[in-house]
Amino acid sequence: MSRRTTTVVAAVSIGIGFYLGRRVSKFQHSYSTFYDNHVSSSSSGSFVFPPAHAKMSLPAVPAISTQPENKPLAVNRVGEMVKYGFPSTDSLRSYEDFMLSYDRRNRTANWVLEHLTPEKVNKVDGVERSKMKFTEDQSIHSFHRSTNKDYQGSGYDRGHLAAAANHRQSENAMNQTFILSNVAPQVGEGFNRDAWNNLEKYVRAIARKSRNVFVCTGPLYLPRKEPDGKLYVKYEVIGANHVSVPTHFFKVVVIENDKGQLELLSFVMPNQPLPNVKLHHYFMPLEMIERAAGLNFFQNIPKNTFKKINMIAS
DNA sequence: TTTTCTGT
Repeated sequence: MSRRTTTVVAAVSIGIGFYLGRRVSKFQHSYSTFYDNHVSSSSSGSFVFPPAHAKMSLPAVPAISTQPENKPLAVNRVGEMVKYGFPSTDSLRSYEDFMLSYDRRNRTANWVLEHLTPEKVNKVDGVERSKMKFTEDQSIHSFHRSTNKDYQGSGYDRGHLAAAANHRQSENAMNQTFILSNVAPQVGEGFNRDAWNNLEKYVRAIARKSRNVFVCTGPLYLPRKEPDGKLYVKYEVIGANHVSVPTHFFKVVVIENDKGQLELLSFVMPNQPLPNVKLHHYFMPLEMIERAAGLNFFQNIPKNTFKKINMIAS
């Protein structure tokens, strides 16, 4: 490499570093902005969450058995997974070891829900990721389904929502995480293969030392302020089926610890290359995620029963 | 280790 090339590479690297640092601080800014009940600040370009001034009143949640279109879900894990409530009830799909709500317009999930135990995240001989292939979800109408071709050459990874390594107890369970309904376009380097992967590994580490862990994961499409001062939701779509590229992803984790107490962790990460910072930088109050996503998580748990909320275990 | 893509 010539000296000139080296200089250019160094300059670009510094530029990227500065850019990333700025992106994170902007994200943090939108967090505090929201806290102060100001939807938008003077800084244009920040992603914002919906305002918190609307008074919160929870609608009555019908018991699952009274849902009109509810049929007995012939999957043994479903009862366990929905013990604390569905985030929403549209286009539900249940698989051997996770369930999801599908978003036909965006060609990806609204959310996926997993129940983890120490056994489920332990390695089992013969269950290997390398044998698995991403497949279309045949249960979704082809108009609303994403395909491998949509992702090909897009520059985005096929990022699992329910992670493959969370479902190691059978080949079928892991295989089902490769169904494209459980996948969303994620930035590869710096996100899916790095910061987001670190979050998934952290959740598995918690699962290994807890009685039960419930994880809900999904995409967000957050508005940001454009130069005209108005808020717009802007996101890329990829492939012939226009699969939406989320601006952010959330992960909500309910932990039943070894003493049987409940703890809550809730994260939001921007779908961008992220610097190597501690996970607690991505804590987001649950209510902000609920408003932005149009979901309500774990409604059967009164919020005051959590022993810890967004505290990283030491 | 786990997350993937691209080019062979």
